[in-house]
Amino acid sequence: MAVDRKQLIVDAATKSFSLFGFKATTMDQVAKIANVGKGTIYTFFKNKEELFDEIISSLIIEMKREADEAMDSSLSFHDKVHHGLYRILEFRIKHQLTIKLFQEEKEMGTPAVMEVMVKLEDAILGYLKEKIIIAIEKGEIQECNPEVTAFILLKLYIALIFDWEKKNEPLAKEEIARLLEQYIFKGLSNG
Amino acid sequence: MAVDRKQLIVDAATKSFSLFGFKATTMDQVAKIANVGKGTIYTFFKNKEELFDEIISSLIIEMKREADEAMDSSLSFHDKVHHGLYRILEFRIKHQLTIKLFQEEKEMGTPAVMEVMVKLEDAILGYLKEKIIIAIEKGEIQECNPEVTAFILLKLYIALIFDWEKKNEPLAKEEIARLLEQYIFKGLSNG
DNA sequence: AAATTGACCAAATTACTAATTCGGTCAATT
DNA sequence: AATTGACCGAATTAGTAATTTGGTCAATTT
Repeated sequence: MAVDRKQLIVDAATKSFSLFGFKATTMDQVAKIANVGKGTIYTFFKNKEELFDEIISSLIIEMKREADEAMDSSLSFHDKVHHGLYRILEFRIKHQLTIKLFQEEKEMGTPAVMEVMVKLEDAILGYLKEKIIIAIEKGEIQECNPEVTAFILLKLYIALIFDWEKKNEPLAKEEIARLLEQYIFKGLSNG
Repeated sequence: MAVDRKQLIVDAATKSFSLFGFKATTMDQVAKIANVGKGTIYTFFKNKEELFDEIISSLIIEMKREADEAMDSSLSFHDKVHHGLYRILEFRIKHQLTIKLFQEEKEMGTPAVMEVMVKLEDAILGYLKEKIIIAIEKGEIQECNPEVTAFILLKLYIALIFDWEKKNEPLAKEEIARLLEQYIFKGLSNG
């Protein structure tokens, strides 16, 4: 069987985007790494952005699979959320591509990258929202707006994992779980 | 009594920073608006950044006064936090200077502006932390890390007021109060 | 006939340089 | 003693030439 040229291209582009970011990756370079002519890329993808988009879509699918894997169904809702979200954000830290894109978004504001990061966030929010709706139906948590709740949970997590580190010692995973439980799932109030 | 030259300079600089931002404000312009010679500015301030810093310090003091004013001592802790934080963030939206600086930080990343924004955030966090420590002492809320708690409250507020609006209908003030109560002060969990 | 290619093109980006502007100083002036 | 604005080197910007880039397509290969 002949080589899968499309896959070669996707692999090459993923590698290059991870190393140099979206803007600094040229189609000539992708073609060279993939060992195909540049024209071949355009038989599979309309343009550079569409190639980028396909890679990000795969990334989103992979992230969901990771999160599902972390959400043991025997866990309580708040442990499920904790493990799932933590896994997703860990995924974002560990993978070259997401690190590079995160940096490119902040430092250069490349439009295509910003678009894609919004898409990524929306995917996470949608995923969370689903889980919250199920938890409400099951009576695991009280009635609430699933959209806002997903938003709050994600923002809180990002704040605790990424923003807190900018000025303080990083919080351990268990520490974050404790905080989440104390604040969101139990509440601060006395009486 | 002769005119207060220092005050003229501060007023002129505030006006110019508010209209054009830090980077686009020139010392010649400040001098002109203030009706003083440029050299006079340097008899009161070591350089452009120090002038900027003095203005921001005043702004922080004013913000604290606003927050104190909003925190009626008859209110419950969570109403106090809500009114105080809301007032501070409203202050940030309403005042030209803070709008302009917020924008300059995001769009140009001017170093002096970024520094000052950190200082501003730290001031708010410190203020909140104090209030939290008092509330713990009074038994109004349960034991918690005041530093982390202040951080979480502020991040949540910013998320609900600024970030939520980027993709959704703005939340009304009462809605935010309700969310804060539901999530932080009461907790989501059943049983 | 279908798939693949790389020379080619207009448009965008970058590298280079000249011209201007800016923060800060200080001798002259008030 | 306080104030000023002409002046300076450093930094920014404007203007441009040179290069690079995404994308096309006629020629080539399978």
